[in-house]
Amino acid sequence: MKPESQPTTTTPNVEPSARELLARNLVRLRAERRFSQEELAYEAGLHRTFVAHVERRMRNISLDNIEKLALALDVPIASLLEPS
Amino acid sequence: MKPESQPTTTTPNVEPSARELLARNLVRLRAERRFSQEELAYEAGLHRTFVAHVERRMRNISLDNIEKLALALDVPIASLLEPS
DNA sequence: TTGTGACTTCTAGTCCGTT
DNA sequence: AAACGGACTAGAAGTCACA
Repeated sequence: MKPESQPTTTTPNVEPSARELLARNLVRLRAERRFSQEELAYEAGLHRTFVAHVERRMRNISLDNIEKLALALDVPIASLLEPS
Repeated sequence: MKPESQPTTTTPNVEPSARELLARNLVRLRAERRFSQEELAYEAGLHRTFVAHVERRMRNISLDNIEKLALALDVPIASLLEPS
């Protein structure tokens, strides 16, 4: 059948981009907590549209603001950048 | 009872600040690889003085540049923000 | 409720140095 | 090799109107 070329046996190590990782974790964790973007933004002390931009990978967020999001979601900072 | 007199000074502290974590990991990994600040900066495509500032927690680095440093040091992005 | 483009303000990041 | 400073430019922060 051969559906498509698979990433064969040993190729784990191409990590998605940092923005991608952050975006996915943000969306996932926010959903788990049943927060709207607005609620998360409020908890983090950020603007709603800024969070939306980050979740869409349109913005290059800084470390201080990543930290605010981690605190708002009550997770370690590093976990926001781990592959899910 | 007198619990103990802790240095109540600063950090709200479940975890060191994000800048602190990044700085420590940067210094440690750079030392392990025997890189100078200039060499690391060059590998990451950043400026020497900027890396120095980040290692001293004086600058709020952006995610894209954290990613560049992770690539230069050949570690996962998240590992730069993990407690050592 | 969320996505997006555009805009202004302010700082991240560079580049020239000296200590 | 690293800390530190000044002056500059690129780009993140923050906000808005509207889809």
